[in-house]
This record gives sequence, C-alpha cells and structure tokens, in this order.
Amino acid sequence: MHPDVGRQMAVLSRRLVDFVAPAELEARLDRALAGGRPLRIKYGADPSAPDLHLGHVVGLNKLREFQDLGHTVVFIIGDFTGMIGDPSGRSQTRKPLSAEQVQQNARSYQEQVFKVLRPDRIEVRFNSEWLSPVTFADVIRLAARVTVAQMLARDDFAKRHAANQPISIVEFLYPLVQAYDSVMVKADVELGGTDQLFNLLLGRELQKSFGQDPQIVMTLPLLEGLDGVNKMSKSLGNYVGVSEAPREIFGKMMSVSDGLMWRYFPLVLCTPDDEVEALRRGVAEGRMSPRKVKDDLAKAVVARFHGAEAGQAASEEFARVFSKGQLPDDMPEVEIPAAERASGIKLFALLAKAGLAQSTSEARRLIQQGAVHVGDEKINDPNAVVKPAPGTVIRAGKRGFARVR
RNA sequence: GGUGGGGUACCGAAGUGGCCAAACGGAUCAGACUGUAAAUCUGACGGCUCUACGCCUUCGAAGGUUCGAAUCCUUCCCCCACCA
Repeated sequence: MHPDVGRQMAVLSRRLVDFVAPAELEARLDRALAGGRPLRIKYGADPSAPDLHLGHVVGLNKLREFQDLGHTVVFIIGDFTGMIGDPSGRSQTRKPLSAEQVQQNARSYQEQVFKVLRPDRIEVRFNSEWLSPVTFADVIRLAARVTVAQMLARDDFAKRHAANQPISIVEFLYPLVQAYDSVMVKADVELGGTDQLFNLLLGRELQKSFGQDPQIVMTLPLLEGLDGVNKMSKSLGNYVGVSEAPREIFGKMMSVSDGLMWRYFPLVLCTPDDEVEALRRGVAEGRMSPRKVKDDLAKAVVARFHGAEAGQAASEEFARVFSKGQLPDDMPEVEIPAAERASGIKLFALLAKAGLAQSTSEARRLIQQGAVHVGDEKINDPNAVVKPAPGTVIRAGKRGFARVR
C-alpha cells in the first residue's frame, strides 16, 4: 500500500464530481495504513450489457488508481438484479435476463474489465450469492429501514412524483438492494456515475443502520456518447466498445465532435488537466489542427485497448480511406457465379447481395444519390447491369466496400 | 371499482373520411464542402427486378359501415394519471 496518505488523496480526488466525505477517506486511509488492511472499493456492474464501453472506463480508471495505491476492488456483478430486470430511471422496462445469459454476460464482462483493471487486487462477486437466500420477510424488514421521504429525496423520483409520472415500487427496491450490497461486502468506498449519487448515499445510510462505518462516496462525470448529448450507453447506440475492432474504435472517435473531444482526454485517457488545457488553447489559437488532436486522441484510445501499433495502423488506414479516398486493407468479398457474371447482374441486386444495402430500394437510392462505384466508374443509373471481373471493388458510400470474387 | 387521457413508421410527435406510405423534429444514410466518419448545406429515408399518376404491407387487435378509413361504428387487448 502506498504509504503517503496526502499523495493518495491527491490522486483519488481527481476528476470527481461528488466526493462524500474527503475527511472520512483520509481518516480511513490512515487507519488502513496503520492496520495493513487495504480499503475495499465497491463497483457495481449491470450484467445486461456485455459490451463494456468508454463510459464504463471512466469509473474503471478511478478503480485502477485505487488498485495502484494498493487497495482492493470489489467488483460486483449484479446477476441477481439482472435476472429481474431494472426499470430505474428509464421509462422503458428492461427485459429480464435468463440465468444463462447473465452467466455468459458476466464472463465476457470480466474479460473486458481486465483491459483496464489489474487482475490482482480485485474480488469479483455475484450479488446472487447473498440475495438469492433472502426471503420476503427479510425484504420487508429491510424496507422498514427506509422511508418514502428518503426515497423522494432522489431528484428523479421527486420530479416524476410531482409530474404525476409513474414510479414503480421496484424502483424503490433497487437502490435498496444496491445499498444492501454495500453492507454485505463491507465497502469502504463506492464509485459510480453522477446519476448514481442517490443510490450510493443510500448505501451509506443503510450501512449506518447496520452499525457499519458508512462508505465514502465518489461520483464521476458521465461521459457523453458519440451524439454529444446523451450519456454513453449501449441502448442509445452512441457508444464505443472496448472490444471493438481498432478500425471501428478509431472511426467512432473521429466522429466525435470537435467540442466534445476534450471530455475524452481526461475521462478516458486520464490526461492531466493542464495538458488538456494546453491542447485546447493550442487549437483555439490556431497553432494546432483539431484534426491532428483528434487523430492523436483516437490513436491513444485504440492503443489503450489494442496496443500502440494497432493505434498507428488504424490512423494510417483512416487517412488512406477517408482523407485520400483509397481502399482499405481488407474488405468483405461477394461471390458471383461465372454464369451470372457473363450474363450481367443488376447493380442494385449486387449491392444487396454484397450486404452494402439492406434492401433493393436502399440500393437504388444509393445508386441514384451517386454513392456507388464499380471499380473506378461511378454509376448513376439504378437499372444498370454490370459484369464485374473478379477482383473488382464495389463501393457504396464512404464506408461500404466489397470485392468481387 | 369510478373518471379522464393515451396506443401512429427506428424514436419523439402531427394527422380525426379521399390531396396519407402518412406533416414536423431527432436518429440514420448519401452528396457537396472540409481539417475528420467535426461543423455547415443539400437530398433520401416501409417493401417490391421499381425509369411508375404501379403493386404489396403499415397507423394497438379483430370485425363492420363506405365507392374510399390512420381517421366513423362495434368488440377486444394494452399503457398512464386522478379519485376511491
């Protein structure tokens, strides 16, 4: 464990939005050091999304900092809650997952988590371990520890209640379950996004109610997704998954708007504030190209999950394909039987067959919009019949490629 | 149990007998431009071997009225709020 509490505090305080309560953390770090007992840092993962994305990485980065200082991460996979479904916050109720799905997701989760966390100093737990044996009577006793007024303290609940919007009882139960997890794992600290503040604080209350020292609560900013508006989430489809191919990650990062990219430096790459500020100033004053800064960002993000070489390669390929309009390294192939090639094939049918268009209507649209090239020739006629030689490259738009075989 | 409000395309949301494959916004895709799959502008955006004033499917479900329905009637299903 890192012996210098002041230094630990400095590192751990970075990038936080809420921090309850720093003094308690300091005291507990002292105590941990004295007793040789590392702190237990709780982090809850929803098992419904097997794709870990950059939004998760924000929290994982902080966990990693704790680990590097010698503390233990208690990574809780909410398998029990996942099997029931979690409607919290969103109007649409999530579908409950089957036990097998949860298991499979949990496994894939763990693989991905270790792209950021170190495999020592972590304790992976499934909350079904302690939640499955709980009886209904236990639930009632647990519920008796919290009041409706406490629940309505949550901003989201208060607003919806005032607006006559539905609030399911399950939504009251969920924070309670999460808080109970804190009690069961004896968490010293719990992290989450800012939207988790209420739940994390409830953990404190419940721990006190059980006679434990209340956990310190830290919230981290929610990373905006590729749309630049909503938080990054799988269901909104505005995410960059850590397991995606380098090419995909790079491209998605390049699609982040100029204004938003500054958020990704500190939150995903942990770039120190002064460095980010220097870059920002450089761009604002016209000394640096935002294109170059974003390229570096994208490269670094790819490198984070696939290594530096992959980052470099992705950058080069991106420049070749999109800046210079050349062909990518590899592309899918479409097989066309010799007979068909000899007689000619309708271009829209070929596009659909190659997977470059979802329907023949879409294929026609692409052709009419001037998005389609066969070899070097641009074709505008939606009824065109082509006889592409093997090896000919069909292009649809900037991103669609297929090679005839 | 009662009262009121709803269910429209990927999402949000208009439309209340024909001009509706269905306004508008978002998302998406394409084109132009560029420094990028940023920004901006323009266009497309149910399907169909489809140059169309064409055909098929779609407006919670099923029937019905009508020359003609997302729009009217009947029954049913589902959602929400309020009052009990």
